[in-house]
Order: sequence, then structure tokens, then C-alpha cells
Amino acid sequence: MRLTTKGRFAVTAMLDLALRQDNGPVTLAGVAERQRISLSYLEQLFGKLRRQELVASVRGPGGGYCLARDARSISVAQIITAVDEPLDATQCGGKENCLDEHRCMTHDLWSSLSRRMYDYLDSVNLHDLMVQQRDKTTHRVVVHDHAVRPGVSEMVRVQL
Amino acid sequence: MRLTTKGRFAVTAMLDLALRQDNGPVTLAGVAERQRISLSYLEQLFGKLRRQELVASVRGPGGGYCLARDARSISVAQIITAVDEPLDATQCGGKENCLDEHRCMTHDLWSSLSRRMYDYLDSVNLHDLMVQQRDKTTHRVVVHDHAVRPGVSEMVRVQL
DNA sequence: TATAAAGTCGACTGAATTGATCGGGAATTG
DNA sequence: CAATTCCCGATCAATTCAGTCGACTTTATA
Repeated sequence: MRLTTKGRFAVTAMLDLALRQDNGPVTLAGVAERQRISLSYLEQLFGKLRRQELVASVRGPGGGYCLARDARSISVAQIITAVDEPLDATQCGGKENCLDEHRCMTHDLWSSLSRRMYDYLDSVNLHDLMVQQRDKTTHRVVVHDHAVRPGVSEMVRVQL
Repeated sequence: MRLTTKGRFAVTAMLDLALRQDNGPVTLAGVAERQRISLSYLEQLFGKLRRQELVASVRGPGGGYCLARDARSISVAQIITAVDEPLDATQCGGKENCLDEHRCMTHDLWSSLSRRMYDYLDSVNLHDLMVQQRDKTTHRVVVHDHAVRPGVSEMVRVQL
């Protein structure tokens, strides 16, 4: 499990998509502009996301991308591993370069750590992020309107 | 927070150190040989670990490295951020390239995610890993005594 | 049917990072 | 003194990152 800006771009773009797909397919050009990510780079990322069946594409005018499944069933871990393909195979990974007892130490240690990290990222899904983001927006509006709509947002804020 | 093989090397080396420092300072040459990491690369990593005061060095014959503090007080997160220095400042990070409402989305989303990951890695310390590793070794010995040498790797393999 | 809007694909690029190598130091022990 | 070990800087090939470009396919609609 790697964690780089590449994964962040993908998660950000997917969240943008999730928040806007109610009005039909979302164009990459739109995502690129809103999130300040280069269009061509997005195309590469969405190529991978599409092959992993996290998004579906609609060609032609009025086309764009939609989530391929419910936001609740798409985890952050799935997004990240979709674009960061070489999962973690870079280590000794069963090859011949680590010998005797120590092979196991390195291998097990890291696979255990990285599994626990994966489990965490897998427990956060796109819908969670949408709610979190909408609350933030709401909160801003509330502050603007000064205190007409108390509720929802108050709590989430604290966590960040 | 980045998570790459560089961090894995550092954690592995620190664990090797922690498991052997009872007999005095541990040489990098020893770590290099046992863990199959190049000596010069280890020197670079330990330079950073020393500057972060996670390890202390002893020069001259019989010298080497020791943990600078108790294993319980050194977390995996500390090790990783020590060697992967540019913590996470690579994003929009308060700069001018993200505008209006969307700035907050990207920024808050990722800082929240990455903070939770950090918290997790910060909750695992070197002592935890030592215990985990020693248990595994013990377990292996038991199996070993059993049959005619059914292969050291047999058990450990399962987990992978 | 022609055109424009969109996705699709492949090749390529500059910059940064990874992991490694080398050479020469400085400190310490015996 | 000589050996051992840490320390530091320069350099390097390979890979990845992030972005660019050009050509192509699909499809809605004027």
C-alpha cells in the first residue's frame, strides 16, 4: 500500500464526481477545472478507475463519468489501489534475495502493518466523505445565515 | 504522510536494532547483512534517524547504534516521518493554486484522512513489533522441534 | 450528414524520488 | 599506529510523478 499525491488526486476527483453526478455524467474537464488537476493526468487516472470498474463512462456530447456503484460501496482503499497499481510487490516478495530467518521478519512485519492500514482506508467510503464535505458546506452557510440551522455540522468539524 | 519502501527499510532496520541492542551497540554493517539492505543506504537513513534523536551513535571499534530512547516510546510513525522528511507539504498546502470553496474540500479531506493514518501508525511502537516478532520466532522453534525439520518457512508462509 | 463534445489510447517529457555506489573523512579502541 | 566504525558529500541508473501532445472513437444534435 503506497500513499502518495497520486492517490490523493484520485480520491479528490472521485469525491468531486460523487458530489455532482446527480445531474448526469460529470466531465473530466469540469473536474480538472474545479480541482485544478490537469485534464490529461485525470484521463490517465480515470482510465484505471474505469478498468477497475469504480466508474463508468458515457461518450459523446453530454457524456462524462458516473460512479459505477453506490458511493457507500466504494472505499478510499479501492480508489488508491486502483491508481497506485503496483500494490506493494516491490519488497522481497517471495524472491530469493532474503534468506534464512530474517526473510520472515521483514516480510511479516510489513505485511501486517500495511494490512492494518489498508483495513482502515477500506473502512472509509466515498459516501462518508460526501457527508463530511456536505456538512462542511452547510456549516459555512449556517455561519453566514447566523444560527438558523444548528444541527449536523457542528460535530464533524470538531474531528478535523 | 507518505508510505513507501523507504519507510519500510527504516522500520525494519530499527526493529533489527531493537532486537539486538542488549549486547551493546549494533553496527550498520550487521544490519545491512542481516536485512539485505545496502550499507550506504542505511547510513543515509540512520543519519536522519540520529538527527531526529531516535538513535544514538558510538564511534570507533565496538561502536554502532543504539536506540536513543525506550522502544516503547518510539512509534512507527516517528520512524517513517524521520526518513520521509517532506511530510506532506506537497499538496495545495495553503498556497494560491486552489481557489474558492474547493480549496477547503481537497485540503480538509486529505488532512483528515492522513491524520487518522498517522494516528494509527503512531499507536504502534517498536516494542510492540519486538513482541510480535519474538512470538513468531518462538512459535517457529516449536514447530521446528516437532518433525524432522518441516521447514522453517512453513508456518510463517501461511500468514502471507 | 456534419460538427462538436466528450472519452480513449499511446508516446513522450522534465523533475523528483529511490536505492545504491564511491571516496574520503573523523572518532575511538587497542 | 592501525583497524573499526560512524559521518558526509557527490554521483548515478532506474523508476515514478505529473503533465503534455496528438490522433482516434463514440455519440448527440443542429
